[in-house]
Parts: sequence; C-alpha cells; structure tokens
Amino acid sequence: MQKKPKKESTGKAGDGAKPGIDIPKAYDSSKEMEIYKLWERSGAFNPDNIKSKKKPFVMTLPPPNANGKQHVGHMCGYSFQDCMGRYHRMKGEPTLLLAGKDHAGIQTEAVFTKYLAEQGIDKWELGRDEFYKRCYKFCIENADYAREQEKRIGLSADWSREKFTLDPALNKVIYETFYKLFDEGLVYRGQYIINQCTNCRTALANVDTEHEQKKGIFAYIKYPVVGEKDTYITVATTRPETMLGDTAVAVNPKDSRYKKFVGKMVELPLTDRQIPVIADRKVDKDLGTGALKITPAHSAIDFEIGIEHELKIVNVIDEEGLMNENAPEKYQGMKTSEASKAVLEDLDKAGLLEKVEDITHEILVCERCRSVIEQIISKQWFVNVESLAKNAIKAIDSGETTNVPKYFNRVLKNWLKDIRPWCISRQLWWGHRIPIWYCGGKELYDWLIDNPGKTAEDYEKATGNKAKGCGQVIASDEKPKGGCPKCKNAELESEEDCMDTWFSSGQWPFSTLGGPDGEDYKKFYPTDVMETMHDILFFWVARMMMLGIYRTGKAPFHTVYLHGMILAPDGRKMSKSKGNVVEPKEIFEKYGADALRLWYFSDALPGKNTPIRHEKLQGNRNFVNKIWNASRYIMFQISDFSDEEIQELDKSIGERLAGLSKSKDKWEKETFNVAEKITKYLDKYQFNLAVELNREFFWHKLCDEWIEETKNLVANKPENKIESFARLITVLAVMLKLIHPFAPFITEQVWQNLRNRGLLSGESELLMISDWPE
RNA sequence: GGACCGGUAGCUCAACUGGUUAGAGCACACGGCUUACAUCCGUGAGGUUGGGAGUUCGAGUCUCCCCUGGUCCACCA
Repeated sequence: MQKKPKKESTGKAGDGAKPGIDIPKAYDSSKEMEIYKLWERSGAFNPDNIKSKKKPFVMTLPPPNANGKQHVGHMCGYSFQDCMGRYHRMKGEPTLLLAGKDHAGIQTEAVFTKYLAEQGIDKWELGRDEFYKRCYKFCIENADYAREQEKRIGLSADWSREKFTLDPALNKVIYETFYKLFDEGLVYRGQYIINQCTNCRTALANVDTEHEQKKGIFAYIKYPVVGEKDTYITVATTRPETMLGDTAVAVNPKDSRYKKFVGKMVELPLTDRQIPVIADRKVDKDLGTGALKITPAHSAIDFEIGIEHELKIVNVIDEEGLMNENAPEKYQGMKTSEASKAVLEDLDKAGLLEKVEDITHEILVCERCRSVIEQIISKQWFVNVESLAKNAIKAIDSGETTNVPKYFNRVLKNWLKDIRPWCISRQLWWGHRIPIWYCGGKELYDWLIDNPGKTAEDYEKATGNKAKGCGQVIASDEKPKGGCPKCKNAELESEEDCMDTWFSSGQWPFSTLGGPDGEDYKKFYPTDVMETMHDILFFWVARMMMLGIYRTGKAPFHTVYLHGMILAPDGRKMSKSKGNVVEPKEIFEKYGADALRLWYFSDALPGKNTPIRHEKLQGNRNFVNKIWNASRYIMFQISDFSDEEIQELDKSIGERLAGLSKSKDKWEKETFNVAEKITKYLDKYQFNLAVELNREFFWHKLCDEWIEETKNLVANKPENKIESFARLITVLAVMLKLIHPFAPFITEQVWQNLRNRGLLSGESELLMISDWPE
C-alpha cells in the first residue's frame, strides 16, 4: 500500500498568522539549552536562594562513574530525580538535588589501565602515585562530559555543591567511619576463602560476582585407599586441578557404601601426600559419587568443612590464577585450565581416571570483566556488618524507609538477613587506601592471625625472622606521628590495598553533606528520596542504609524509588559488545529532552524493563509540539491586542489564578480538579498516571474542546474576547505548571513567551519557581 | 534448590487499598490542508484480562491449582 503524498502547507491559510509576528509551526527542541541557562542563572537550583520556612526536599543523586559517558539509561534516573525535585521546588520547599561523580574503583582502574596501555604506558612502570594523579585527571576531564549530559536532560541540580567521592572533605568522613568500625572491632583482617578476579587481580565481595552457565567437565577420580590393595574411593569434580590441594575426602556419615572407610587414609594421586577420609553430614550422598574431595583453599563448602575438622589448608592457586609452589613442580606456573588438562592426562596414565563427563554448570564470574572467579584463600580486611544489617532491617520494618515498588522491601530484607562479612579490601591503586599501619609489617600481623594468642617474640622463634615491631595495627590515613603508640616503633608499614568502592559510595547521602558535623548535614539530613535502579539495590542501597544508620542513627532516606531498566530497541540489555547502545545525543537531537523524559515517566516504571521505541518518542514529541501550538494560537490571537487590552487581560488572569481553588468557572474548576489529581499522583510516585492525565487533559480538553469553543465565542461575541482569553490563558498557565516537572523545557518556553507579551505579571519570572497549584 | 515479578487490543504498557461500559500511545481502516498544529483533525475496527476452580452483591484486581516467560539469591562437589 502506498501512502498518500503529504502536501506541503502553504503557510498562508492555516497559519492564522498576524502581520509582524513570526512563530515557527514546529517547536524547536534544539533551543532547550537556552532555557537551561535561564534557570541556571537564576540561582534557583541552590536551595539557599529559596526563602521559605518549609522543610527542605533533598535527594542525593546517584553518582555515575566518573570515567565514562552515560547512556540513555542514566538519563532515565535523572529525569525521575529532576521531576521530583521540580515538583517539590514549586511547592515552595527549598530543594536540593545533590549531584556528583563516583571514582568507581575497580572499573575505572581497569578502563584507565587499558587507556594507558593503548598509549604504550605500563601501569607498573608508572608507579602508584603517578598512576593515581593521572587517573584523577582523567576522571575530572571525563566528568565534564557527563555533566553536560545531565544538564541536557534538564537536571536542576545544585552544581555549586557537586561532589566527587575522592574529594578531601568526603575522604575525611569516609575514614572516620572506618575508624569507628575499627575501634568497635567491626573491621578486622581475617583469612577466608575469597573471590579472586584473576583478570582484575583483586579480591571481590560476593555481591561483585555473578553466576553464569558454562560448559565444563565432571571428572571421576580414583583415590587409592591406603593399605588396601585395589580399593579406591572415587570422587567427582568439575575442577580436577584443585585435587592437588585436597586435604581430605568427605562422605556422609549415613552412607553405607563408605562407612567402612571413615578414619582411614587415601593416597592423593599425583602427589606424595596421604589424606584422611572424614564424615560430614553436609555431604550429599546422591551427588556425584557421594564422596567429596575437600579442598579448603578453593571451595567455600570445603573451607567450612575444613575448619570444622581442623584440616590443613593447601592453597595451590595464586592471585593471578596460576598454579603455585604448593602444587607439584610439574604444574607450577600453569593456568588452572592448563593444569586441569595436565592433571587429567596424568591421572589417566596412572589408571586413576574413571571417566570424564561433559556437563553444563554455574560458575562465578567477575561482575565487571566477566572473567572466571577463582576461589582462593587469602587474608583480607572485612567488616562485620551483621549488626548494621539488623538495624537496616529494623528501618524497613518500622517503615522509616520504604521501597517503591513495595516488594523490594522484602528482597532487600532477605539479602540483609543472610548477610556475611563484607570483604572491603581490593588490590587496587584507584580509591581510598585502607588506612592501616602495621607495626612490624604486614607479614608479622598475618602470622599473628594464623597463630592466635601468640606474640611477636613467638613469631621470631617460630620463623627465625626478626620482628620489626610489636605486631599491632594502627588505623590512620596518615602515618602516625611518633610511630606506634604502643612500642614507639617508628618503622610502620602501610596497608597497600584500597577499599571497596561501595564503602565510600555507601556513605554518599551524608558524606556529601559534610558528614555528621557538616553545616549542610544539619539542614538537609536525612534526605528524602533515593532514586536509582534495582540492579544496585544490594551494592548500594543496602550499604547506604547500613552505613547511614551506623554513622547517624537515622536511615538516610525515607523512600527508595527504583525505576525500570531501559533496554535496547531489540529488547536486550544495552551493551557495547552487542553494539546496540543508544546514544542520548541521538535522541536529544531527534526528539528533544522533553519527549525523552515524557517517555520515561510513562514507560520506565518500577520493576519494568522497557525497550526504547522510536514510535513512542515520536508520540511524546508530538505532545510537546501540541503544547507549543496551543500557545502559538493564543500568541497569534493576542498579538493585535492593544496595551490597555493586554493589561486588562493580565489583570483578569491574575485574579483567576489567585482564586482558582474556589473558582466556580467550569473550566477553571475542572482544571483545578486535574491539579489535585496530578498532585496526588506525584505524592504516590505514580508518574505514568500523571503524564497520562496531563496529556489527556491538555490535548483532548484544553485543545480539542476549549480552544475550539473560544474560537466560536470570540467569533460570535467579539466584545467578550478578553474574558474568553483570560479563561483560556488561565487554564493554560495552570497546565504549564502541572506539566512542568515532566516536560520542563517546553513549558518554560511558553511561560516565557507569555511573560514577554506582558501576561502572567503577577506570577514568578520563571515557571520553574512558580507556585504549584493547590 | 530457595525467593520474587510478569502473562490485559497487532506492539509497548496503564488501571490507587476489588466498584459504572477494562484505558493510552503507536500501528491499522476510512475521510479530511476546518483561519494553532498533517508532529494535525474526525470516524472506526480491535480484548471471554494465559487456562481452570473458588470467595464476593460485584474479580484484571483476593485465594488455590495448572500452563508460560523473566529476574534475583545459593557452597551441588
């Protein structure tokens, strides 16, 4: 089917244009930034400039990674944040939207290291200090680009208060929190099985890892029973190379097949070690062969069993994922995958490999780089967050903090309930250094952890090494003056590791306000709404609640609004590797910021994943254009009014707006009803309904009916033209206010046009700070 | 293995604590440049709300079962 060719408008008959006035037929969204500058210059983004006795409305905005460009998904969050901010600002509440940037430790370090490598610069040659300096500069430069995008979507943040997670003022607060945790014994160094990303070369917390389906093998290996000829216990494993670190074979105590072996020893193939057969009820009889090889150093369940049975721990994989010196010499230096093949070959040669099955199973991968996680035993800094988590749960139970949508309350609580110690040390350079000094060095301290109750003298005796200090640690971000407070030793070794990024961003709602002693803190804490996406509920929201309550005694916000995820047009997650990323710039140019925002409010609803659709953006652009043209009609009609007539019109509009809530005029009454509904929707975070009602009412009532009626009225009774337009412009002005939080640019533009014509003189200069109709 | 969320018009989704005839945008059909707007206007078609049972005066909404997508958590070797 062919579409009819569109006819060009003549620009004459249909324009209704009056001589001497020239208003384009289509709204030009490329001028949106001029409007933004108008707002910025007014100073109204800064709550200090708003004189009001009302309680402030505060949102600390999620800081995007400082190192990169932002995609369409980020714009979504800003839109919701800005909408809430504008609404409350118009209600006369001193409104603070506090923006900033996150140093995003592990991710930025990876990105910047790669960036350096592309220029032929090696991170290790550069050295830590120089790396830090250059990375800092890199972030600050990139942040400028991100900020422009934030402004482009209309974000009315107080840029004078903008923060970076590595700002000195924030560092101070972040370290104070660490010291408090340390003094209360909640921060400690311990040896546990941890997730090691061999690509990023750092330890990760559980939440930094993800599960992925991968093809693998299931190998059945025969362990000869010591002293019994031709008798074997067969174990099944997906990781044959870890057998080199086995320190036991475990069976279920009720398993009749293996009962007779419990207490005996088996030979560990390919090594000269013998390991015991133990009984543990955690072993599942029906899984594999029912006999489980125990590698405490490389499996979480084995680690637990190992501790209970006081097994030796043999770590055979190093931080880079290579077989280390604890493995037989032949395998040392091999990657785990190579070692796996070699071990299988050698077992086969020895006649100890029963069979190998191909299977698909879940493995852990790094949340950032998606490479396979090695579980290794290691000493790291941990935070015991159990008590903090309990308080966070209390805040949810008491309703001090609520999630939108509600069901995330339960999701969050379940996570908090099962929480484990939080590994906060990362083997990185980019971030806050863990503020710890070791008297006598890290090696001594780590030895003391392995040998509880022992002293530095015991260390000397046991290892033959000289202890260079008393073995104490001191928490301080600067080298303690006067050395170790206990033994006065001046030679202190500093911790090299950095803190997990989320340890600092988890303090964002109060670190940005100067901490519990800050001036801003007194004015603005606790904040009101945290607007973000559900994918960082555990990473971030949970940590903010725990650390916020811990430091301040108050939950950092009363509402967590979790908007939906924006997907690519093909319905999949946007990612560079898939090549389906939509650049905000493209959308801004095609449809304008207002259209994009309106689409978010209708479609990116809590709990939903929404693919970006051009038809929908087009529809919203059309709505924006409709607003433009409604005002265009009015501007034309009043263009030939005399000065006296304009004054009369303005006066009448002013009176009508002032008496809106009590007006008996049908149009004004209906419009006020809409205002009440929109207010209700905004208070309940039902943005989609608000936008729908705005669109419905503006388009199908104001435009389709009332403008048409006005045309007739004016034609039939020209003597009533001022009254007719006063009604019309009054309802238009109210609608501009009601639409402004959603589509700020077009509404402000129309407002300015009316003001420039001498109307709305009793109202604020800027729509942005005009009074919300209520 | 545990938990959670969906399944409503061709598509993407609405419908607040159960309450008129289940809505919108886009797409579709037909007709229109009517003096703001063709990024528009008018008219129209399109739904047994995944299936089944139950509670109720009344169910898309509450309960149970089934089918079917999706997400998160978890130490299945």
